[in-house]
Amino acid sequence: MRTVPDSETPAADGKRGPARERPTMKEVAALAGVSLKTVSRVVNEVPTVDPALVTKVRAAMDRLGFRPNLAASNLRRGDGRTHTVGLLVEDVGNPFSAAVHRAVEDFAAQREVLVLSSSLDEDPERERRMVRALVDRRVDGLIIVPASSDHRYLVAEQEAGTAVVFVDRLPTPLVGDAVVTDNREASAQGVRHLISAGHRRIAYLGDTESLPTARDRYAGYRDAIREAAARGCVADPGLVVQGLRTVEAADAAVSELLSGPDAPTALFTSQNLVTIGAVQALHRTGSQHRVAVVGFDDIPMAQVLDPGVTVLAQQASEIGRLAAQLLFARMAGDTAPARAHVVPSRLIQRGSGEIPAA
Amino acid sequence: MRTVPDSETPAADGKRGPARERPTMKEVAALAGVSLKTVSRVVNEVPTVDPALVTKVRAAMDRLGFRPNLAASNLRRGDGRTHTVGLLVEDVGNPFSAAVHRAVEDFAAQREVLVLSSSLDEDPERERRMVRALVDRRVDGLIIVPASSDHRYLVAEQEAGTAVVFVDRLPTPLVGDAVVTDNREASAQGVRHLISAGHRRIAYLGDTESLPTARDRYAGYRDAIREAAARGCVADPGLVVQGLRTVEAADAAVSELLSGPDAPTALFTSQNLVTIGAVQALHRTGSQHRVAVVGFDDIPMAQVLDPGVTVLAQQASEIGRLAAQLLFARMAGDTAPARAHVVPSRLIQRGSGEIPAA
DNA sequence: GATCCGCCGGACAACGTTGTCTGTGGCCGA
DNA sequence: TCGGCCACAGACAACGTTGTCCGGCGGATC
Repeated sequence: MRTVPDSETPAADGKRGPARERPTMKEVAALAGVSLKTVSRVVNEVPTVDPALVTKVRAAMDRLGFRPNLAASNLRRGDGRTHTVGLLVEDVGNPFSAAVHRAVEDFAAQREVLVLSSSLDEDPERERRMVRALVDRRVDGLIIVPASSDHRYLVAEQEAGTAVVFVDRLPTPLVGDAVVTDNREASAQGVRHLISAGHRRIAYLGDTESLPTARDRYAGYRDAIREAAARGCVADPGLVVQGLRTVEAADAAVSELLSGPDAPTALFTSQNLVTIGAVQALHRTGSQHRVAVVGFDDIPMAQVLDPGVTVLAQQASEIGRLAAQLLFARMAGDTAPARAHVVPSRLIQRGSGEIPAA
Repeated sequence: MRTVPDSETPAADGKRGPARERPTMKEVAALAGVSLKTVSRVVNEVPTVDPALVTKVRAAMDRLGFRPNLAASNLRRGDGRTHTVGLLVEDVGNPFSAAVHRAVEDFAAQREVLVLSSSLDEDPERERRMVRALVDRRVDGLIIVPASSDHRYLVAEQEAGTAVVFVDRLPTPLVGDAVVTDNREASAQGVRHLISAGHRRIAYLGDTESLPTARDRYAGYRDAIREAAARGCVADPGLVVQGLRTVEAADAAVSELLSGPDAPTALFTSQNLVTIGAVQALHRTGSQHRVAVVGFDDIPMAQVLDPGVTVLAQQASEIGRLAAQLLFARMAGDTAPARAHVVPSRLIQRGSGEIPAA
């Protein structure tokens, strides 16, 4: 296809292969006129090498474009550290995952460690496949937002020396450190916020009940409602809609709730897509200044909307940072018993949650 | 050193070490009572192995939790493929990067390839450092959203067999395939859209002029204004504000423009943060239904706002997918001359860009 | 029953690198 | 001047895996 350039330098390799191979220490040694081992010493910055030789070797390395093969190095070295960790999230494209990703990356990068990431799309089978792929590459550690519901298969990996930390959901059984949001308590806090603004008919709009986090958030809602029963808060099943997974579904659910006879005066939404759908429905029906909303999860543009959207913001960066910190501690040999770490969410008041009851 | 466990499982290893080491093929072979090579054949699914032995070997692998060491395998194998590619973006946490990331990951995952990603934060030095880190890990290919302005240092890597594809910005000089947005043409299209709604005084709110993409977008703005000069479009320098990098700066700039004497009747914003700031300023001053806006880059919640925000949406997923496709073609040996591929942006009309001139 | 062929398992070397050990040269002190 | 010691280079093996080669065994055919 591409004829051999008969001009200058790499003319001799008349092979049609797309590229010559990477130079090895052997070639560097030959060019520099030293032994292979000396090159190794230069690469590893052993201080006892003759400075003149160091210069010669460095020059040879630059000329050949030599870069050490980390894999071969790890293989030979005792510790077998690849300086790479794995990160399995729901979807690297979604804001929560991306924020966690960034925080993990920052923590790792400071330690010269790179991150191999992958999306699971809530597929348990994919979780196992990706764990295998990462283990095959001998990552030093693994941060997982679980998609599966049985993590015993990871015990073997941990025993084999791969540290594992879970994020956002607890592993079952608890086979490793976990970093989670205070779903139940934060939800209760959000609902109490609405109650303190005078609301008594507060709707709950939630995700699929099969998700543990969704269950916890619903539990928090009920906690707060129950606490305020004496003050007239009603636990009306007609105010609870679950199984919402899209903006459209949430929009429709809110529209229906508001047009009904005993409409709620406030909404608590359990998740960002649901919040967006609810806000959209309120704006479309012109009731955004009349019906209060508090959402779980921050949403983009929340402060630009009118009114601003009051939310319980998960601290995704802090969650990622803490997960990385725990992971690196394990990798460094920490053998303390595994435990769950709870990162509190923050209530951000922007207006929609402070609308008083009529 | 470590005596043969005289009982069954690994109960004998009463060592306090954090973990025993990973089993190797040798240990699997010993447990299964076959040769090391036979285990290798089973792992590689060579068809000529006695089924009875396959079963025995598989059982031994499961019992020990054996997983092949891909690094060692690559080392020995001729091709030296790590089945890993590198992705360097501006920030894995921002929506554009995250969408590109996801698209690349999807393309790679179908081919059993994992993605090592890292954020560059527009730091040229960091770009070089991360490229080195990825090369040291012998990634098969590299997708880069450039932060530096001289990419000749990558030629050596390409010659050494690492495929490279650039995204969002052209490398200088053009040392590899690139996938870019049609910044200039799309901007012109957006401004023409405003002109066709009757606007003649159209402001340009842009990012730092040092960014090539920002320059192209500004050029597109000027193209469209110049075309319409006969129709009375003014190229007023007072309508151009550049160097905006944050929501706050854009908000302030818009507020000032609108309060001036010859205020624009429409805004063209060159980037999502700027668009958000502009929208925020319009809403705060109550002019969102009077002043038209077209923004480059989609913004979240654009359809929830009133009016919806008209934008030129970059097709980040398509850009990522195409970049991955080109990369894998190069990795498979494609030696066609490098060229730039332009992915068109889409004009999404949501209301703010269709407000007629007063 | 003998020969040949084919099929499958095992020994060996090598991928690129580094730890260990040995060997050599130079320098300093007595 | 000589001995000893230290500083540094080089040979060798090994990390975990796989390609190559060879040898042995079983079955089939005459």
